[in-house]
Amino acid sequence: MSGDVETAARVWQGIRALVLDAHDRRKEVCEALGMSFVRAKALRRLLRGPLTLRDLAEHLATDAPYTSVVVADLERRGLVERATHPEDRRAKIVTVTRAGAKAAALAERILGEPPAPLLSLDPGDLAALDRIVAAIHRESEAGPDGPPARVTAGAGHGS
Amino acid sequence: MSGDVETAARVWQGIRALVLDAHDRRKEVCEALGMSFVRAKALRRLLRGPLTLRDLAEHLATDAPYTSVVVADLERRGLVERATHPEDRRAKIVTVTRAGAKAAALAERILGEPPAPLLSLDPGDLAALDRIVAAIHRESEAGPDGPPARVTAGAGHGS
DNA sequence: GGGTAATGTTGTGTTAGTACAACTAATTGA
DNA sequence: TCAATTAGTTGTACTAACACAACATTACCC
Repeated sequence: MSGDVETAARVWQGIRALVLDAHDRRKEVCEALGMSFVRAKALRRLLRGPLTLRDLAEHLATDAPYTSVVVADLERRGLVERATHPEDRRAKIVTVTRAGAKAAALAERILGEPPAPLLSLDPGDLAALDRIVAAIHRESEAGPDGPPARVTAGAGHGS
Repeated sequence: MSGDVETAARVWQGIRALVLDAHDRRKEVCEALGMSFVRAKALRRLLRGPLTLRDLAEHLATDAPYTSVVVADLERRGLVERATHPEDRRAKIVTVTRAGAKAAALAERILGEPPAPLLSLDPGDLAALDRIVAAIHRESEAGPDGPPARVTAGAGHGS
């Protein structure tokens, strides 16, 4: 049903090495923003739109209490704001402030800066890579063997 | 000299998402080995061959004291052994034991398991990916604009 | 309305990850 | 041989990253 496993493994390892060993910019981000990585991650996520604390927690793969601490810290720095959810006063909606958006954008810029070898790649190869990576993500969504398995149920929190 | 920057950025982001968001297995590894991730990382590195503490520290991007702690812990678990370097009795050479190799291999297996979308990729695309990723790594080594800049010197502590 | 569940918040505690200083042991070069 | 250097070890300290329990609010269902 597809290419061989060995090749896939080699590719995967190569990709992982690229992201994790050769061009890991996480430390750089923490230094630039003056905050721990989870905080930066939260901020970056919020750049895409406000979230309730609960959803943010899920995205960060932690529990609510810790998320609360993280958000409180970000709020103290003036990077996010907490507002009561209009339809459920138990919930809070966390939004980035102007300053927060700026910080998050900086983080994105640092993390998103493609590594040199990618930039100097042969244009044809780059285009192929672009197409293939997109295809992989598409497959991810569509589900390869076990289909969708959408979590969408009540409060969808898609990738 | 190459493809356009925008495409490179998109590709990079796609790749990062793949490794960091969709298929991050680090937690899984920690649980499987019952140890923190640095320890697992050290173990995996040692699987490729013994290192002095100093070199291991450099690879882990930490200082000697912390590396010493990590190695001590691994030794306590019977996963590595410390032996005096035959040509420099100040130095210690750290080697994985049989059990350590087994644990490291397990970690490799977990981390190396290619994600489903890669496995079900079109064979042609997979082959192309294989070739391109290899090319990127080759470029990394050869250096794109600024060449090697080998750290090899005396006490360099690259990265 | 009252019990139950969900959302946050606070507080408490643990582990990991690091840095730094101080110390020992071995090496090297003058 | 003695001073300076280098590898590793130990101990101290601090921050980050969580987990968990306890609590206050608010919502929801009978």
